[in-house]
Amino acid sequence: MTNQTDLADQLSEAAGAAFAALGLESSLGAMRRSDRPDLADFQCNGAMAAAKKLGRNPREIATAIVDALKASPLVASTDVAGPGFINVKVSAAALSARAAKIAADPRSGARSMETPRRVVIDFGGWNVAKEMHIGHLRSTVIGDSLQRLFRFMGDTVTSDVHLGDWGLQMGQLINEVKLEQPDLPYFDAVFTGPYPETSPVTMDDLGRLYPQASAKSKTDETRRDEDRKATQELQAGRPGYRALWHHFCNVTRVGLERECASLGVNFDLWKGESDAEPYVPELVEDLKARGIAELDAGAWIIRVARETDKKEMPPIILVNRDGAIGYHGSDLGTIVDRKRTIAPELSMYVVDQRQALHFEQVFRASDRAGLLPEKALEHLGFGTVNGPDGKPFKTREGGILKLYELISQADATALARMREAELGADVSDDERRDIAHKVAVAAIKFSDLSNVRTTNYIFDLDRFISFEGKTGPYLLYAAVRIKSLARRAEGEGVKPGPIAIELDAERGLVLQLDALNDALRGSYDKRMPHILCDHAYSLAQAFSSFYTAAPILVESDPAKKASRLALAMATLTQLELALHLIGIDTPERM
RNA sequence: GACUCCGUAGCUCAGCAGGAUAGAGCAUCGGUUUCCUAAACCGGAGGUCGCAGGUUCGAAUCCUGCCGGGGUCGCCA
Repeated sequence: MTNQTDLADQLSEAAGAAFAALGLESSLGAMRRSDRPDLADFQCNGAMAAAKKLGRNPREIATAIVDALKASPLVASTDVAGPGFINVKVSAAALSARAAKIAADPRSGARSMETPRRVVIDFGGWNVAKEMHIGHLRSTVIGDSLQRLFRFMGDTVTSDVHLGDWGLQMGQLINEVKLEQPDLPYFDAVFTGPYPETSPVTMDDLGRLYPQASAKSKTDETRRDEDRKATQELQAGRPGYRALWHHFCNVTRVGLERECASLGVNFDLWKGESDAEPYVPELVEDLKARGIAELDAGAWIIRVARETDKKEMPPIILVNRDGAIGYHGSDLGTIVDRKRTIAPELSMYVVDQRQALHFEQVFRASDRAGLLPEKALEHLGFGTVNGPDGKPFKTREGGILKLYELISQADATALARMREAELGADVSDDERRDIAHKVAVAAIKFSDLSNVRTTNYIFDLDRFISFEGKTGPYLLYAAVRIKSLARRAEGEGVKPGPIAIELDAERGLVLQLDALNDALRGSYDKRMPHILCDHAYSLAQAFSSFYTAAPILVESDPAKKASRLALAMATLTQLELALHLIGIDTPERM
């Protein structure tokens, strides 16, 4: 695979050579997309940086660079502006050449990383017995986008759903079921099996029992002690509890798989906290032996505070005073598991920002214990989804909006919109439903992902499933129009040809196509899908302008027709690529 | 209390490894369809970037303080 250079790279090289010729660092020649598109395509601010260092006049240096750049075939015009900005307009020839390369490349001109890494993405956040709701959307959608992006950039990614299936909530549930159905064999300590194959509880039961159990555990100390005991017994292997726990997990997983299928999200591993269990006893013994784990108030802890800390850094609880493994311990066990089975160079945890402290503790402990180094572990926190009042989102009835309810509302809105526009009259019911679902998922994913990952955001259902403006459906619409165009072109026997850039709208489109690498790198380096969302949106906008300004099939000049068709097809490839990387599927029509 | 994130147009948000006139979308006002999907396009109006200092030739962006909001702070996850 050859990595292409984009226009910014090419210009930076030319400007860098000019700086070097003056005896200055070539890195000063870095060119970037202009902040003033009315004045230039690209700009370089290096002359001002150089002038500051050398105590020279920035305009003087800039003028020398500009004189050198004028000779470059890449450059149509260049000048010095203001205090020493170097502005460049790219030549039509350079744009045409770049467009041809992008058009011919299945990766749409995207580079990949030179040294691929083994990467783990942990989606931790879903819990057994909890149905997916609006709050679970973020880790799913962000994590999925990142796994697609990292794979595309060349890394070897292993994604793990990493269910919360091993903590106190399991003991709470076991006791709650026991209260309702005390005669079940799972609670009989002398029962020798076999246990029933069908679950005594449904997902709806779990959804009802879990909040009840949790509330009791919070207020009633006796009950809480019982829950802890049950948790410890479960973890120690009490057969009845294990059997019942398996039912909880299976029942929950069916529901989660349904939502994942609906959203088009896949995982390599459906592991959970419980899968760390086999690694924990050995780890605990080892840490005790090495003095890293210390006994404190009946619990085994690992101190992770440092002298340089500005804030309090509590120790992690490896084993609590009941002998049970909590969240910290199972996360460390999971790190051991991954180190042995995957040996990741980078592990990313896509989990609510509120758990930042927890991950800092675990990462430090991992480092101290000599498991994976702290710098190879990253917590990618995300903000909470709030309602218009700034508090965690609730439905109008005050309840929590379940994910499948959100999806079906969006599906219905999309179907209604199609009917309104009298679209899809010629397609089957099944296809119409499929299209509506794709539009709905695009709306949901795009509105979530286009927010900056780390900040909280306000969830407004109407805006979330609105199909106008900066939304997923806008992007789909642009792609679908190109697909429709392609079908017509094929019917008329029109073929793409050499690309020649003439109109402003064509220039704008090619410059936008060329910006893909910046967006990919930004999104990848910062682990921020919204950068890619912005690129996809800008691309769709640039295409829409082009599509309005430059007639294609009705154009009489066959060369122009072929050139514009080629440009449109190159746009489709890149748009679908960008959409794919944010987890959005494009329908053939809508 | 400590630490942390946030405060940008009427609303929802970008921009923040300093740079030229602070950008989108929605809402609002006006225009575009005998022609490739109007879920579209073109244009107008709308902001002392929370406040006050500081660093700099230059600050929404960096530093300090203050005000306002969210979050976290050992046996829940």
